[in-house]
Amino acid sequence: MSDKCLCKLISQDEVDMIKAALPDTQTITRLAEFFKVFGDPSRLTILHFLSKAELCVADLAALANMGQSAVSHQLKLLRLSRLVKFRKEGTVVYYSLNDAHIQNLVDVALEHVREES
Amino acid sequence: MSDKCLCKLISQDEVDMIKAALPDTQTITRLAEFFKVFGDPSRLTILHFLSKAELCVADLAALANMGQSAVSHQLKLLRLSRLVKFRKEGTVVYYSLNDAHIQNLVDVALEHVREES
DNA sequence: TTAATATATGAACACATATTCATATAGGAG
DNA sequence: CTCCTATATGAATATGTGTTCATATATTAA
Repeated sequence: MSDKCLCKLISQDEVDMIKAALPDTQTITRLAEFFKVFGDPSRLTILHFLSKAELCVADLAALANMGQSAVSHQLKLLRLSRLVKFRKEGTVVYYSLNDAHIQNLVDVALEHVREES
Repeated sequence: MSDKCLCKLISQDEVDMIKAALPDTQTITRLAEFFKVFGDPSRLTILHFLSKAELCVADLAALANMGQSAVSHQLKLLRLSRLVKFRKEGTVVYYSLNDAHIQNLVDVALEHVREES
């Protein structure tokens, strides 16, 4: 919190404007939560598969080389984030992407990552 | 890894295609790392301020209400992620966004978060 | 009813991570 | 040179997180 620095290149007015432009705490928190969901390889893999087809938990586990429990835990998180929806048929639960436009975000980031070296 | 499920709605050919479309492990890992950087409120706040002006560490700390050390640690991470660049002037180090198009990604996500409830 | 299967879930564990504290480094002023 | 300031950094700590294990729940079949 050392604000002894007097090296501000910008005026107090500009400081005020910059501060004012900062989204409120809740919005920033939710934005961080949103990004955090995509910040895990397992979830990205699951989301990739679901972007291609509606899949049940066991098939997702097989495709992603993950344990059933791990997949189930991650699907719960993705459900809470409203990124996936599901449909029950007997004991089988089929998951799919809730919002196709999520794929765009991943694609944009993928391109960004790929163009870096 | 229980793949006893016989409930596949899709053919083996489709399974193979879906598997083939999955980016390689390294790419997925880097994609996850990329998102992870944005998955923290402090870093999002820093990135926001830097999207508005070139700022030194002390000013960033003051604006973001963070300790100097915490800001410095996060800036190191942002540097390693190549999201920010810096310029030294005496003992003062000025940071700025390395790539203005990063802002677009944040804006897209911001809109997504805001339109949800 | 019992048995089998698909999924969900809580606890435990290992690991990652964000902050703080203390200190190191480096540059400018005197 | 010494002192002061700006920043960086390592260690310690607290908290968060992903997986595994065991088990619960639920649906279907026999």
